[in-house]
This record gives sequence, structure tokens and C-alpha cells, in this order.
Amino acid sequence: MSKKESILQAATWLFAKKGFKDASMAELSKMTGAAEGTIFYHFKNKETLFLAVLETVKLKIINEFDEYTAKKEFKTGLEMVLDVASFYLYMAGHSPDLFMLLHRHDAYELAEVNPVCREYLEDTYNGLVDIFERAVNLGQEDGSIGAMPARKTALILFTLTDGLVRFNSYNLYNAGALSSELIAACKRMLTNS
Amino acid sequence: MSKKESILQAATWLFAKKGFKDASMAELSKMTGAAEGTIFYHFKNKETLFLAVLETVKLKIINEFDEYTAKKEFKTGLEMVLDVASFYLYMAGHSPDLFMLLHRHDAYELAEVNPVCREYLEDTYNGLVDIFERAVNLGQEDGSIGAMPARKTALILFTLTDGLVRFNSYNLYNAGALSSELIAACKRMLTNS
DNA sequence: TTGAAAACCGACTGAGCGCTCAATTGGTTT
DNA sequence: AAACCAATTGAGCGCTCAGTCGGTTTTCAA
Repeated sequence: MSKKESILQAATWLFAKKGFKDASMAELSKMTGAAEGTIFYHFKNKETLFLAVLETVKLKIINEFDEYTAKKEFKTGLEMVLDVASFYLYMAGHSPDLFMLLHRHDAYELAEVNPVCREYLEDTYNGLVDIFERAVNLGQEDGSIGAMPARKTALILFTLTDGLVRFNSYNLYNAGALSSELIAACKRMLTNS
Repeated sequence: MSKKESILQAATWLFAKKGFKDASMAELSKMTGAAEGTIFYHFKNKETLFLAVLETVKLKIINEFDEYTAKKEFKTGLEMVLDVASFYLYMAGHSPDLFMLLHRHDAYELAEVNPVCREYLEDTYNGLVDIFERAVNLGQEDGSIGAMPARKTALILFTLTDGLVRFNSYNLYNAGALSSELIAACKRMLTNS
């Protein structure tokens, strides 16, 4: 792995763990073995490095879900919704850094003034909501999901699933213990007419 | 209003807007007209000030919801759930600072090492989830809500409502436009057997 | 082999930060 | 009038940090 790549990888972890402000270039330098000057040789400043991290987060998440939905076969749209929600919980447990970065406020504050940052975030979220929407549409065609606005329902499903992941990362409640209840709630929400 | 009170009030706004690290005592001093020394006379350090802010947030939120549920009469448990969710959205729009503070990671990171902070957060969340749970129990007694685990369902309802508020504060999607869909989704989720 | 570009290094800089402290004020008690 | 005290002040201290810079090493095509 090139030094640039290892910097990017370590930065993902560090920004996720400490947030933008509390992640210091000195610590990043120690972690990677690269001198501070080297970091600034590859990324012109801290903000640029953060943006590069956000881009890889977006690519990794979208790619992971694309692979999952392409590989797996779903019997019904309802089943697809439930499986995607489960997979979301699974991924968040498996790659907590990626989701932690999306749950911190750093990116949203930067997005207020930086269009590129905003684009990364919108792409990531739209990609995820799109998957739920496709599943809802599918379910409404095959009859497994009742009549309701597909896009808005997809946003609700996404909000609920993502909210559970977020609460889990706060260490106040255990989202794992709620996963089966999440699935049950989604099922009831979608099959009621 | 005493100088101490105005410091606390301004700090609430500043911590909510900028987060713990980016909120500087110099700016707080400018905002309030109090010298920096005065701030440290009333609050021994920045963390103590932050804790004091968190405590007022907890008190304000719990108090607001207590007043609401005490004043208003609910015909059924289901209606209470839906009304409480609506009131949650209303409050978040009316006092965005309070919820912004709960949505930032600062408090949760402090809670990892500071039991008092953890207590404030748990009290706040438990207070809110309790309201939903009472409503669900009520609904299951009067028959307006189907059979399902009350506490876990309350957590799901809370997660969903709070998640919507959070997304709204990110300025990526408009939670206001989803409020009617939130209510509809909750209704379907609760009345299905 | 060579030499220029790319990659890398780490001591250094200056701004900004939380916090301290000696001094001052104005009101109350003795 | 003297003593006391809580509240307030702001210059300044020690420290951390992102970012710079002059120099060194590595790479690789000619």
C-alpha cells in the first residue's frame, strides 16, 4: 500500500474516532509513519484530506450495497426491504468508521459551505434511499407492500434504520437488541393498507 | 437576568451551533459582554460549563413534554403516540438548539468518561421514551394499538421521530415534508396485528 | 550512469486556545 | 470609617495545532 493510501485509511479511522477538529495531523503522522510534511504533500490541507476521506466513504458504502443487491435474490419487494435493512445494520457493525463519519456533524457543517462535500453526502444518502425505494416499488408491484408513497416511505425506512445505528453508536441503548423489532415494525408498517 | 444566566444561555446557543471544541470562550465572552475571567469565575472550566448547559437542556425538554402530556387529553393511546410524535417535531423546530446539542457527538464522548454527563443524557432519553411507552401501554389497553412489546416499540417510535429531526437539521432532506408520512407510518406500524 | 522529478522528512512558525491571577469595583456588615 | 466579600476585569502564560520550508532520499526514463 502506498503512503498516500495508508494516510487516507488512517485518516478515515481517526476522523471517525475523534472528529475533524480533534484529529491532529501529528497523531496521523505517528499512526502512518509518514512525516507531517508528507501528509501535506499529498493533501494540500486538512479539509482536503477530510473530503478525500468522505469520497472513499461514499464509494465504499454505495459499492457494498450495489454488490449486495446484485448478488442476492429477493422473493418479494417486502423481503428486499427487510433484507436491506438487516444488511444496513450488519454493515454498520462491520464498518463502524464509515457510518460514524456520516453521523458526526463535521461533514454537514462543511457541506454548508462546500458544494463538493454536499455532493458526496447527497450521493451517499440518495444511493441508500434509492435502494429502499426500488424495494418498495417492487413490493407494490408484487403485492407484498400496500399502497403508500414510495419515495417518502423509503425515506422513513431509511431514517428508522439509520437512527437505530446511530443510537447504537452512542452506547446508550443496544440497537442489536432491537433489530428483530425493527424488522417487525417495518413489516407491519408496509403490509397495512 | 444575571451575568451567570446570560453566560449559560449564550453557551447553549454557541455549543449547539459550533460544537464543544469550536466554541471558544473568547467568543462567548464577546457575546455576553462578560470578561473571560468572569466565565471562569462562575464555571470552573469549559467542561463544567458544558455540563451545566446539558443539565438545563434536560430540564427544559422533560419539563416541556411533561406540561404537554399533562395539559392535553388523548382519546386513545394511538392518538397519544401520534400527538407526542407531532409535538416532538414541533419542539425541535421551536427550540433547535436543545436538540442540536443532543445530536452532536460531544455529549456522548464526554459521557464515556463522565458519569454525570451520562446521567443527564440517559435521563433525557429515558424521559422521552417513557412517554412513548406510556402511550403504547394505554393504546394496548384501549385496543387502539395491537399486540407488540411496549418498551421496544416505544424505542422504535422514538428512534424514528428523532431520526427525522436529525435529518432535518442536516439540511439534506426536509423533515417537515415528511411529518404527515411519519404519522401515517406510525399508525400503520401500531394498528397492524 | 545520470539527473531531474517525485516523494519524503521533521524542525520550525505563528495563531488561537483554555485558563490564571493580581487588581479593582461596589455593596454590605461591623 | 474600617473591614469584608462576591463579582468582575483583561493582560498574559503555557500549550497545541495546522501548515511551511529547506533539505534529503527514492525513483526511473534517457
